[in-house]
Amino acid sequence: METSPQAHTIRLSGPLSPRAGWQATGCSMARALGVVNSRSALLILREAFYGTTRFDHFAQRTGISEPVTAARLAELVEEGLLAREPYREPGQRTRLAYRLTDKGAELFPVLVALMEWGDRWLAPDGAPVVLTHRDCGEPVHIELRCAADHEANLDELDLEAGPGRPAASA
Amino acid sequence: METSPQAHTIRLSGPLSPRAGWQATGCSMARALGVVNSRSALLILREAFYGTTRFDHFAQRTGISEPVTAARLAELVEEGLLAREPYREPGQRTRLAYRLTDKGAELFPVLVALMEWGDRWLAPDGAPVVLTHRDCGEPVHIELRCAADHEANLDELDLEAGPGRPAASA
DNA sequence: GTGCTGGCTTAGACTTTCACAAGTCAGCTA
DNA sequence: TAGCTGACTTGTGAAAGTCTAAGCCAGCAC
Repeated sequence: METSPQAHTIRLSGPLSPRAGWQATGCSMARALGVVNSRSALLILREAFYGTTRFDHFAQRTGISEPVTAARLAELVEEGLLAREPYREPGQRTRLAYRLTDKGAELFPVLVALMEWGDRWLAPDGAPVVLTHRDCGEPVHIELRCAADHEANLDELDLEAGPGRPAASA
Repeated sequence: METSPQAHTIRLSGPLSPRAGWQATGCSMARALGVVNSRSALLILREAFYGTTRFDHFAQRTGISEPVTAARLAELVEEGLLAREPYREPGQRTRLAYRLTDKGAELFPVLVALMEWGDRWLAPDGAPVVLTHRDCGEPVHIELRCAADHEANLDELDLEAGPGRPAASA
């Protein structure tokens, strides 16, 4: 019946309880996966955060083949995560750079969360690279916080209906 | 040459600068993507956080077909993200429940980060569901913080070599 | 002009991910 | 013993993601 609270789950409250009573149509996570569902897309975004802007560097540094790199860059531009920007170095012809837009840059927490999990569970020798806070030099990690600035653990969370919840999903 | 600092990138420091000088072999994010690279895996994990434990509920609530659900559940068990647990309700035969392990549960920030990004950029009517902190009722969001407890923005971050960095990657 | 280089595109093949439809199997109920 | 149900499995086929290898094109250098 799944009515008793369980470890590692969030509590469903209000119209969302019980889980059997609604469909997760329009789930934002599912939508986000529609945009960045492939390994290649996330690796290209990683490189963009590392400052890479050129086609062949993306391909080389991610280890992704050129056709896939081209297709992925085009998709990411079309979805507004990257923007093409012409530039010209002296003595060179005009070229296109790919830069993160605000929309793309805000995916950073997703990448950091994946990296952190990989560091913890898949990197027996420790993290290959670490993020630090420039001002204080301390390592950076990802956290759940509420608007009242409390750190929030998984077992302290409720899931509630939001403003965008489809009305028909009884 | 990519030597000047740019918007929406992190600063590479020490042996990691310039980017051209090293390979991202063993990247924890890439490793994590090796475990949860598919849409179906993440949707199944979402349901597990919502308290779902039974095969047919996973299939119904994620909208994933039964063959794929079966394959994905088996993979997630093999990778140690879910654990099978026999249970028996009165008058029923013994069945298997799927529950999140610690390893699986620690992927929660990844899902929340994806959800938050989807809410912001792909949900014009607002978030369909919201996470709140049970004690205070305030909405919960994901944040980057350093060990000294400062909130850290993308442009305040350095990327440094970590203990698990492969020595040969000059 | 001829060649070189960066930034792609095309062709062909293989693998993975998915859906739909149907079949299997164990054990409880009647 | 005959059916029902939950939990899968099998078969088929389409779509997506990936690779290697090769080709194309624009514009500077010569």
